[in-house]
Amino acid sequence: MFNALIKNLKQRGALADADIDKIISVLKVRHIKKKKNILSEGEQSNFMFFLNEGLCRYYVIDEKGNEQTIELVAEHNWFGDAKAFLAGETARLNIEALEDSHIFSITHADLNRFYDEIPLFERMVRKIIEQYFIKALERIKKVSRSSYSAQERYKEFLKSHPKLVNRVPLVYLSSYLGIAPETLSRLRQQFTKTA
Amino acid sequence: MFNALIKNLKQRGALADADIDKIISVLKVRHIKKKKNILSEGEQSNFMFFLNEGLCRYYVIDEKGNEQTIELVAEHNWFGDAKAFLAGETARLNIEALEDSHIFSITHADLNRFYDEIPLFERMVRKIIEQYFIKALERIKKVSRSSYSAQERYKEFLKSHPKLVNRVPLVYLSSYLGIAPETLSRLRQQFTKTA
DNA sequence: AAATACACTTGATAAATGTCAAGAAAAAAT
DNA sequence: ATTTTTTCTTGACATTTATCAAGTGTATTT
Repeated sequence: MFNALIKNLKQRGALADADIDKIISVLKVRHIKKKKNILSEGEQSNFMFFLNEGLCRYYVIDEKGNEQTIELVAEHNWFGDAKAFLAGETARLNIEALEDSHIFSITHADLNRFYDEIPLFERMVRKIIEQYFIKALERIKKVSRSSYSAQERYKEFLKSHPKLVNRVPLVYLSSYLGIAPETLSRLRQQFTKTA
Repeated sequence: MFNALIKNLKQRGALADADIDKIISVLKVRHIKKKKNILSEGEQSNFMFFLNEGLCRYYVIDEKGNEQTIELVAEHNWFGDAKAFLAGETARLNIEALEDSHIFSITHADLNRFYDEIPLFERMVRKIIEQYFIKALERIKKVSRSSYSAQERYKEFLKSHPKLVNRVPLVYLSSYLGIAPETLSRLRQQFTKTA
């Protein structure tokens, strides 16, 4: 059940097996049905999640009442409302399963306890955060080029997430790319013609 | 000379004065003239910087040869090409001083040494990275709403960076916001009329 | 299998913003 | 102080993309 996570942890740092067992023992397991929220705005959110299986999206609801998809997360990634988690605030975003999903969660309290008890764990987490930070910076690099056309943004997504393109429903992908669903539909048509 | 940085470090964690001295003793000080690059694409970049005084921007050059401003950094912030720094790669972005600037730099080697020698320092850096990560996520939240109009993006910037609006030249600000300089100019005109 | 709901496509039109070009204002250099 | 350079503004026009509306196709439910 925890194979993917264990592999993930072992790749990232030289934790003792006993420490890994310790960490895994505190995890809560949840199954989320497609279209259900894993986390909703306003909820207390003192945990981070590991997506063992499935696919999900982050979204916020803007002033006009529209859902804006701001992030897509595929299996074997950590996710959650990092800001709410770290600041002890309630969630400012919603996380919805786009496929039936299988997740593990760890609380803030447990995480802090492990920082004290397992120094190598704190180092590992620091490195994990560094990597996620870099990912975020890369995303900014791309999105901030919003002078880029809709086509260029879609192409870029195709290149960097080839496997997600067909898993993420068009409405959410268009929202993620910041374009109208109709526009994305037309772009796709163009592409299949050319290719 | 290091007052701002010392204050910054003390706010972030309970480091011993001796440790702070140790950290400061390895810093290199540089003065950068306005319009000069602090870091250029392709350069080795095994240091991070603390901006003691001044203002700078990150930019990349796209396929069309246009500069795209992707980040703005004001004084008393850490900055650098985090990806290149952490992965030991050469820089993929340029950092230019928009005002005469005054910076300190720390090498990757020194940082890693301090992680081992000063456990509280590693914890502090973890927290700093967490904060910068959250900042990056908030930026994504905003920019990914690029379905938002140019006006809305400018308003948002006004609200979140009121002090920068008049320090950053229009061309760079427009590039940062992902809109044409002419469009930004017209937006400003509208705003001054209304207000 | 039929009915219903949901997701995507297509067309017509409008609105927003980019592009090009020229001129005004401000800043920097002499 | 004058000249030169740089930055910003303004106008006209083209292009992209959003919006609205209707229809088609695909899943899901009964």
